[in-house]
Amino acid sequence: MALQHAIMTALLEDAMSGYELAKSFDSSLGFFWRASHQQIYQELRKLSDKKYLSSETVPQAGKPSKIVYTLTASGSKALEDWVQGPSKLQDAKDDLLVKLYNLNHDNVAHLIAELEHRREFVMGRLYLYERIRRRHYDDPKSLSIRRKGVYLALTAGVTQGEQFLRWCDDALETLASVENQH
Amino acid sequence: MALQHAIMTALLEDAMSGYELAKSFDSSLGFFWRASHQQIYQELRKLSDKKYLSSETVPQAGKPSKIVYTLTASGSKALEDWVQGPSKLQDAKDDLLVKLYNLNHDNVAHLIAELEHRREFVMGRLYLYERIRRRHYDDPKSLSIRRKGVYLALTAGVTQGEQFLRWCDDALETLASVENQH
DNA sequence: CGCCGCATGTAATTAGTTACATGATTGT
DNA sequence: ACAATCATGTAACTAATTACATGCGGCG
Repeated sequence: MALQHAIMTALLEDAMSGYELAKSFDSSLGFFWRASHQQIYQELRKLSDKKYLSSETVPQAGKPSKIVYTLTASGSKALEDWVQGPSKLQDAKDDLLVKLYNLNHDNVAHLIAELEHRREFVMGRLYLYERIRRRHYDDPKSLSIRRKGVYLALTAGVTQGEQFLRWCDDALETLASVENQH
Repeated sequence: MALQHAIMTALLEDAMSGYELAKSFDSSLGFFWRASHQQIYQELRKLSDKKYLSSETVPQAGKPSKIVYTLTASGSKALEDWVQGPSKLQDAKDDLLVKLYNLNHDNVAHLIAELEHRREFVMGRLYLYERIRRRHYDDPKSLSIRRKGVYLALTAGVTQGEQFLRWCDDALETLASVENQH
């Protein structure tokens, strides 16, 4: 149900099509809520049924037409009600950390490779987000209140990523020494 | 499906009942994979059906009997296969950060309260994990290989929590100044 | 001609949440 | 008597994933 609110949140700033939403989830909001295009299209239909979104088909030159969704007044109200309501605990679900509980001589090498892979991914995302932050949120004090919120969230993501990299380097060192001992 | 592997991971060290597993998820492994008792009982049944776990009813003095589950050889094999396989991306789903995207004058106060609540929660968990780490993982170098993995995961959780607290204090300061401006 | 990016979806399945349900024992 | 902790589950529902499915336009 929260994906619906995440979608409406993304539409606060700009009206978008499902495809654009999916891409936007891969960059900005996706730091905090990942979603596949399939699920986005389904939730988009449900939100339209509830009249929280209105849609309009926009023809494009040289590209297929797209269906652009806009937040309605009642959608806006529902979103604000959700914001003012209680939050659930962040659900921690991380394969890789659970796998570390299973560390042994047979799987060290594999876990090292997986950590390195994750490190790459986090680095890439960090780079992307730092760029966004620099470009659009360079002077935090002059931002509108809403953008100050976005800035804070982005900062959370960035510092989280940086902290992961520090931990990761440490962990890789430990794992390397374990591997060398056999 | 990964909950099944998380359950088997928890049973690597000790045979446990569903109730004990649920409690253990609330403390150690739950940093990285949260689960309700209802779901645990369901997955326990599925794992038993697949013969990945064997169960034994253990009567207790002054308490109801419990059903203790033990990892079987084929369960152990399935677990190791999972560890050696590819991991999925960590799924980021955080209500609170999404809500921050909606920051405005009407909801600052509420978001401040929610952040403070989350801060309390993280502090409590941090305290708990620091204690576990100090008690059982005081000298990382002398640990068995498996416990070194657990130690690394625990460290990831702890530093992640510490990083959250730093960010949170920062964010609360920003939000307070926004609130005072009206 | 085949692949990639744009654009939209449905169907089937699995995972996870919420609500409901029971019953024993210990402490106040 | 009542609440709390221990202990185990079922049923109904919602959310999320995986697999499948289609079609246009541009580029090499």
